[in-house]
Order: sequence, then C-alpha cells, then structure tokens
Amino acid sequence: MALSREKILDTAFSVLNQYGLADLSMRRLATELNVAPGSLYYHIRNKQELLASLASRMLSAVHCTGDTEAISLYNGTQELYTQIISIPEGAEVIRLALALHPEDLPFLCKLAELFAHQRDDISGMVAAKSLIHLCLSLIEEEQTTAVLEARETMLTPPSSYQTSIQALIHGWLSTECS
Amino acid sequence: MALSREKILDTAFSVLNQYGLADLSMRRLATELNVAPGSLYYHIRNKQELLASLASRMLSAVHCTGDTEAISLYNGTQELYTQIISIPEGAEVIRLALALHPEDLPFLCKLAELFAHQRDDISGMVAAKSLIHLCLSLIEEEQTTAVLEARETMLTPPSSYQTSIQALIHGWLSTECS
DNA sequence: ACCTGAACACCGTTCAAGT
DNA sequence: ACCTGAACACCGTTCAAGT
Repeated sequence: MALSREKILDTAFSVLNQYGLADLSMRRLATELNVAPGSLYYHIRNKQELLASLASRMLSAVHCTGDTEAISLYNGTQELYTQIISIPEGAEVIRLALALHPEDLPFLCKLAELFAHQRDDISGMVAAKSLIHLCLSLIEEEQTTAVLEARETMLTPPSSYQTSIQALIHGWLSTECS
Repeated sequence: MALSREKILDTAFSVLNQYGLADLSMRRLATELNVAPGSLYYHIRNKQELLASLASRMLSAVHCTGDTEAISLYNGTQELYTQIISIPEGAEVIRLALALHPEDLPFLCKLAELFAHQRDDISGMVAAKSLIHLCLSLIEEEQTTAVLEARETMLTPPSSYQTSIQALIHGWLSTECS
C-alpha cells in the first residue's frame, strides 16, 4: 500500500504513544513504514509540521461545554487533562503547535469566545492563552514527575490542577480585577 | 588554562546568548573551548545537568520584594520577565530545571513563601508553580512570536503579560475562591 | 507522481589509552 | 587527575536518479 500523509500521521501517533517523543524521529518513522527517510518529505514539509498536525489531532477530541461560560471553561480544562495526560510528552507537542499557529486550534478559539462572551472588557484570546498555557504546564509537570518517580500518571486531574485552574478562571472572570 | 565547570558554564551561557539553544551542543561547546568533546564529561554529568545549572544561574539574579505580599509576587514576575526575555529560549531552559529539581530554585521557594504567608488555607508551592509556569509560557510565547515575526522581543512586559499574571495572583489571593 | 540511495552536516555519550 | 582519539549509535534534510 502506498505512503500517504494520513499513514505517516497514524504511525507517528502510535510511535509517540508507545515509545515517546525521543523515539519519534523521521528515520525511525521511515523504518516503521518500511520506506526510505527521504520519502516522508514528499508528503510533509518537515518534522515541525508533522508535530503541529499531531497536536491538532490530539486537540480535536477536546470540547468545552457546560451550563455557564465559567463551567464550560472549567470542563474544557478537565477534558484537556484527561485527553492529553496519557500521551507521552503530549503537552510539549501541543505547545509547539500553539507557538506556531494558535489561530488554527479550534479549542483555543472556543476558550477565547467563552471568555469574551462573559466579559467584553478583556481580550478573550489573551485570557484563553493564559489558561491553556497553565493547563499544559501542569499536565507536563505531572507527566515528567510521574516518569521521574517511576509511577503511572494520574488519569484524572489532581486537586492541584483543579485549584490552579479555578484560581485563574476566577481571577479572569471576577469583576474586581479590571 | 585548564578546563573547569565554571568555564564550561560561562561558555555555555555565552553560546546560548549569541546563537540560541539549537547551537548549544556539547560538541559545539567543546570546539569553543578548544577541547575534545569527551573532556566535558569529566566536569559535568551530562547535557541535562548543564542546562539545569544554567537555569539556576539565570534565576539567581531574580528577586521579589515589595511592600505587601501581593506586590512582592507581582514584582517578582516583572523581574523574571526582564531578566529572561533577552536570553534566547531562556524560558525553555528554566522549565527543564523546574521539572527536574524544583526545590533547588530559591526564586520558586520565595514565591511559595509569599503565597503561604498570605493565605494558610492553600498550598503555597502549588500556587507558586502555577504562577511561574504561566510566566514562563508567556515569556516563551513572546520570544517565539518575536522570532516568527522577525522583530525584537519587548524588553518590558507587554500588557497581556501583566493582566494575565494579575488575574492569576488575584485568583489565588481572593478569598472567594476557597 | 512517487520513491530510493546516498550523501551532507551534524548529534550525545563512552572509554581505552595517554600525560 | 585530567584530557584525547576514536568509536558507537544515532539525528534532519536534500536531491540526483530511478520506476
């Protein structure tokens, strides 16, 4: 069967899941696909683009809904945690995409909308970015400390995650801080 | 003159400042020091340890003082920005050290103290980590977008940095969120 | 259009052997 | 004690040449 962008992304995702980001090299990917390293470059521009596409995939399954804006924001961060925590270095990969093309991430735009809808005197995008950055940092920390302590990651958000996120959302939505 | 840990760190810092993290390789460092690559390993365990030491150096110049706890926290984040923003990939380097040995960073412990002193019903360390993570993410974003847009970094914190940090500090210190 | 082979210019780390 | 030389096992990317 012929090589394709989709096949490359599928394999990349499986290598990331099974062996981690350190093992996700173009050459390793080519070996896994029984193909010469150069072949990959007919379908993708470079490694950075591949990782950005991988990040979009990961985030496509994360939604944020709830009865109120504040609850939707909170639920979004909870879903983000549960979706990403079990993917090795998943938070790091998403941070790459976030730096390169933030506007291409529907999840981020949804967060920005929720913030802007609740308070029109702040920039929804600035608030949304601060929130996703905080989430990713905390997820990354849980992932790396789990590796260091040679234990499994917590599949459900620890209380430190929840309180930190709540502090930030509360800080953005409370009227006194304007 | 003989090689030494100090000399290696000095050179590493200068390479990072002049050429960025991508050029800060052990081999490049060895060339710069007119020494064989293997020699470095007599003075430092590995590249990770070198980067962690570099991070400690960067943070050693950052203090947080002010009339109140809230102002000290705020001033600390401002100083963090101004000290790190002009070091290419500086935020990324510090994040490495933060993941490996957080308790070795006096700056972080100071932040934790300030939070704990103000509110004894929260974990100062959890709050401090959320704050430093947010700062580093925002600094990193400013650094990478500056590169992407081929412009200089803002030497003084942009308003988006300040409002985000203020939202988080306010969220942690306000009594309603407990 | 799609893929290979081979090259280019690199990595981090180890370790016997030298001084 | 400190350093070299050389090796080991890798990288990302390009590109003429093949089918």
